[in-house]
Amino acid sequence: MMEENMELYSQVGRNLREIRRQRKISLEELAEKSNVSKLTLGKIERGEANPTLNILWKICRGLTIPLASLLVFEEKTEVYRFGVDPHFNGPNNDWFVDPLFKTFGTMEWYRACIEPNSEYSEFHLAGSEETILVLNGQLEIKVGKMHHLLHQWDVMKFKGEEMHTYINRSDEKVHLMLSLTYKDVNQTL
Amino acid sequence: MMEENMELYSQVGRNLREIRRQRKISLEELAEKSNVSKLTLGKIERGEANPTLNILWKICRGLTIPLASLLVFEEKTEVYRFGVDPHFNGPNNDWFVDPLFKTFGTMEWYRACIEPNSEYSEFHLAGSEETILVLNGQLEIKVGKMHHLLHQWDVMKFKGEEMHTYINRSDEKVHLMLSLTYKDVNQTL
DNA sequence: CTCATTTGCATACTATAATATACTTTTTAG
DNA sequence: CTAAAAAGTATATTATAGTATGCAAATGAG
Repeated sequence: MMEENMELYSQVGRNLREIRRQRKISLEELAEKSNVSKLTLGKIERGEANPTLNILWKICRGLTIPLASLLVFEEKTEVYRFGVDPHFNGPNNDWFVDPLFKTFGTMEWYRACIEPNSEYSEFHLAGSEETILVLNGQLEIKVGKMHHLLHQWDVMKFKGEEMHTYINRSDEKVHLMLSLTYKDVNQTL
Repeated sequence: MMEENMELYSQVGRNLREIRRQRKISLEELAEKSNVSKLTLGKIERGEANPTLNILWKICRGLTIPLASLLVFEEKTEVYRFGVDPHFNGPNNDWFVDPLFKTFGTMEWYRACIEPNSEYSEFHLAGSEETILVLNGQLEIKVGKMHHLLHQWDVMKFKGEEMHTYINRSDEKVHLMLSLTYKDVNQTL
């Protein structure tokens, strides 16, 4: 097997093994319950397999656990180096966003940049809260119909579901940190 | 493609498409970012593919979203009929547990049954709370060193991390509902 | 409408996931 | 310690996921 994603496979395997052991059932029993061969189950648990969505599904059904549970784990320390890691550009290269820290569900972190004399609008799902910190320069933010002018290191928090616009009226790039918090896992999508 | 898990594949595809559309990037752009072929991405979005864990991983990395996000969705209404759906037996068939409702993370529901004149011990992770309701007969419960005798429809709540034992001293099966609540998603595994 | 972009689709090919079977090693229970 | 059960391994086979290419259909902007 390719050694590309060993760490991922190991994590998933560890999760499965832990759950199975907790239930005190053998590989063979699980094979019956899930209709996945004992060999495949073993390989997955040992991190030697790249299982199919269908197989993951069958295993989770066999254990009556949610599909995502096998794929949740502490991801290793993550470092995103400024200017090195890829980011998402806006349609006119007037802003970009680096999503940071692939934490699950309740919180997301972004590093963003708005080009001089440009703006960017968005809104998020109900129940989300957005917190931003301006890293440099000054930034105008419109939330609903209210405008706010923020300076370096100013922090602001608002309801994410309201349409909001980041406006950079200066002649320099403005950078900001941005975090989104959701009330509920199901609302992150 | 087999039509076995169409519903599952559709759900995952819908999630992916929604996220991609939200980011306003084309299939081709995502193909570049994720190193997954445009064709495969398209198939997944249309629910015509059974993607590999590796592929899911690459897609999520390309979008810098948590791996599990594509697999979280409202599962349909679930009905577990008593005595019909499979359950997990204890080592001596002296108890069995039906895990119910594949809800994610914070709460788990079980239906359990203890055979006459037998018992079952367990404990859970720190921070969990267990709530039980006796459905019929009477059940003795030992939590730590304290014993409690519960009768039909009695309800009891205790810290799941303490070792606890369900004891059925009667000559009839005792059924109970049981729920586990965790403080944190990461503690469910 | 028309053109350009994006998406869907068919075919053929390659890589590999999943299984069956049988055997070895490790773990567990008595 | 020994026997039995469980888990890991090897090989060969089958099924299918993933890709490349080229083209058709749908979508969207002007």
